Amino acid sequence: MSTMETRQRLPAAERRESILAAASVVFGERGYAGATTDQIAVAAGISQAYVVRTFGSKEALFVEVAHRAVGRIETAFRTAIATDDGEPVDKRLGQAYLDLIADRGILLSLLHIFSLGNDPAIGPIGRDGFLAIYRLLRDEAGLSPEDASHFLAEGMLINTVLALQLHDSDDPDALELVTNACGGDLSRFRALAAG
Amino acid sequence: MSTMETRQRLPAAERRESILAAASVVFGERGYAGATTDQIAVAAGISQAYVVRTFGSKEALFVEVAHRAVGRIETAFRTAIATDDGEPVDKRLGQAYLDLIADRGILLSLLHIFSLGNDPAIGPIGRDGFLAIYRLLRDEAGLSPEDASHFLAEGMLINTVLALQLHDSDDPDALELVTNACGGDLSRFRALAAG
DNA sequence: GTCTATATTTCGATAGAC
DNA sequence: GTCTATCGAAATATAGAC
Repeated sequence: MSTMETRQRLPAAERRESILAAASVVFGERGYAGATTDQIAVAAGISQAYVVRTFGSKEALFVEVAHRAVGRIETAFRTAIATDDGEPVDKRLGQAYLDLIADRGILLSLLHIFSLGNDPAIGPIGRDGFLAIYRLLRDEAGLSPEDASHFLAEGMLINTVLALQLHDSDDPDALELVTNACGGDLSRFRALAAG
Repeated sequence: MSTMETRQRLPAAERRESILAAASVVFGERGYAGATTDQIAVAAGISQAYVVRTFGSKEALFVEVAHRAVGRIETAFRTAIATDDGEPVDKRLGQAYLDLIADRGILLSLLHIFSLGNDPAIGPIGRDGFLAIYRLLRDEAGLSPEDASHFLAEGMLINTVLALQLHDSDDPDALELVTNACGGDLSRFRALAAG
């Protein structure tokens, strides 16, 4: 008998999705260069060779992950704009953003994209994506340039304190800072950090 | 005759500094995992083996670079607080920050540190450094927790747009965003991007 | 203080079977 | 659709000469 359980045979589209999900987590934790295709393969429950074969190269896989992450923000914001529950737009947008980056893979992948602005393959994705989101805030949500900029600034601080895992610190100053940055309800992030 | 020019023999302390300066640039451009000790060696004008020998390991070198980057912010802020020229503190602090991260190596090294919060060696440096800066703003500069948080948020947006090199874009929306994020004088950043 | 040479490890990618 | 096996290319670190 084989010591390895029988693998599940999936349609190509589904397999792609499962690899992308695993890759988002691993790229997030380690960064683009620091992550290995083998770590992604283990996380996805398949062989290293199959990861590479499915996307052609590690870089192509990261590019896809990056596009997805940016796309998810755009989708979340458009939904928040369309769903008028009486709250002001910026409140709704902020809530939508917090909900989205409670997914640590997305949060960290975004940070890595931002810090690779010089990379010929990844830089343009970050620039185009960030600008698209800025325009969305200004033109679709109707924020003034100043308010859009202010909203983005708050978002970048949220990214930083969560990436640093300050929401997991027992330092009272850390709690004060994270509360001011993210608003009162931190439970969703604490819960995630435990897992 | 040798094709290689005679290397300059430097005191250990000076050589350390020159390696740290080169490492800040290379780590910034490529990230911790993406940078190689050989690239740093070339930038510093010495051999790869000597880089490793001087700091013991690539990780130890990055840890040193990270500590320096955080330390430079603290020093710049303390100087700005002490140097009262009639401008309000937050104005002086903002100006000091812009002056500092016109050094792209520092800027990008900081971003990489933030995005490696999970790393056992680098995570604590980022957390401790960020908290130290928060306390400095609140306790030494006298900002309220809300103002300190707001100041940090603006800083994180500045980091992002500069890392993405949006200050180098010819898109009018990019210009609008960068101007709102960084204030009017963008010339210092444009000049750097050309070099 | 600094180099050359190299041992060792690791990783991305390819080939080919099933 | 997925795996095993393996090649070849870096990259870190060490050894030892000068």
